[in-house]
Amino acid sequence: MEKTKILVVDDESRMRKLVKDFLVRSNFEVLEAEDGAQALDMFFADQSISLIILDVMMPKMDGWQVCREVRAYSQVPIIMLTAKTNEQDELLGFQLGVDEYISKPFSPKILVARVEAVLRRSNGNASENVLSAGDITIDKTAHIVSVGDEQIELSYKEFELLAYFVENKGIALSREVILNHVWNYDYFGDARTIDTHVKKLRSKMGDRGEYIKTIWGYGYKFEC
Amino acid sequence: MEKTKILVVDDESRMRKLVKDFLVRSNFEVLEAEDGAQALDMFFADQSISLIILDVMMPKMDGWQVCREVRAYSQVPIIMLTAKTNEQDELLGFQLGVDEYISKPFSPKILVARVEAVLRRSNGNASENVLSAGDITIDKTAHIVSVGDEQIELSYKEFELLAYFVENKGIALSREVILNHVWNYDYFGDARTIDTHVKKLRSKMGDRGEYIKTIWGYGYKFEC
DNA sequence: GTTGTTTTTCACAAATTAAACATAAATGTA
DNA sequence: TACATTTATGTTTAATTTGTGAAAAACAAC
Repeated sequence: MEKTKILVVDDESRMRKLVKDFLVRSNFEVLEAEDGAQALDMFFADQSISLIILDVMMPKMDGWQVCREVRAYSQVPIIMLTAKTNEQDELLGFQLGVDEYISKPFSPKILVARVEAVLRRSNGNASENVLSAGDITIDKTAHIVSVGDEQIELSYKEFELLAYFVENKGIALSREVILNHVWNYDYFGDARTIDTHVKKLRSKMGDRGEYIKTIWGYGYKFEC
Repeated sequence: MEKTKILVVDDESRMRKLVKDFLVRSNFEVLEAEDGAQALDMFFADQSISLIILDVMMPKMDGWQVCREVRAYSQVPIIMLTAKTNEQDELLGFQLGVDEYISKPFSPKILVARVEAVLRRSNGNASENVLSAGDITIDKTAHIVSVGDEQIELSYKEFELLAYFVENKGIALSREVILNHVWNYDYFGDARTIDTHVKKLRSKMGDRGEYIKTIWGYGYKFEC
């Protein structure tokens, strides 16, 4: 497998070298940039960069600015290197879409651990936003469901219910469990409301309505 | 099976005790920490902790910070206890990788339900819920029974009964015992109803129906 | 407010299962 | 073998659960 590419941006070459060493030892590929402008050039030139580590304090263009520019075009994970973290900075950072902070000085272990954590998170979430089962595709971000090449219109609850079914395909789900997940835990209504939604889902899904199977005396199960 | 270990972090001992009581009653093992530092120590010392429940408001190190530190190394599920959830908090929390929120005050039912939901999610539903005996396989999660390569359709009670037999293979089960386990303790019907279900099971299982053996004057036994 | 949509509830028919029953078959015992 | 007891089985009945259409309620948009 390809090594994961990380762009390290810092004006001090000593710091760049340090970070690079740690990361290379953990089997990452590292690119270096010594200022914001160069970083942006490199990032937009190389589509395969998976993570950016950004020093906050840099002459000319500081880390926040670089972050802002990157975020205008990309959701690539960003880790900020800060001298000391104060709340003000963090708030700003999270608004800009910073994924993680590391305050200097840091241990190699912390650096690598956070890098891996951020990468894990970003990989995981991306794929979790599109669910599929057979020829059914559910885009949770866009709130769109496709059956075959047809797109179908679902209401909010119907969408949530179908997404829950697909997330748990092959698993028998009792009405109670369904209620607790798709509705709120403090919902005290009738469990039969599930039946009504299942009915609508089945009819909107046409042939594929059969995928929602009844488990008599228990609940439902989604299975292609 | 080992009990699932949960770390509860809250500076108020009253709240810790409350949460612990609910969880212990639901058969979890609970560790307590009264501040963030202690929590981190305990978490990194004990690799078998399956879930962390974190109060947001704590002196010294708050819940967010604890969360951040844990997430730097681990993907363990985290549930946050909040006084009241505002959007700002949630946004921050989800960026930090919080799995679930519970706002105070909460009911025991809600607490336990969310804990179980989060654990189920994190296990990827890869739970060990498959029983087998000879070439009979019972997937309790999917509610599917296979005999050889054939899948057979069982009603709810039949399924429960067969699962009970297989869970107790080789053991002679009296009608009374069977009634108490597969039916409810408050069932006052005729014990002969078991016979009817055994009859249907045997016929649906074909050859393997013989595995359900009659113990004359007592009950039944499952044996390959 | 009014209108339109979504969600929930309700009522009843249809489907399915569980339980009861009656009788035949099997088992154990004297 | 004969008899009492227990189990197997086919059938019937009762109970439960689900599907569905329509009405009511809740919610949003205008």
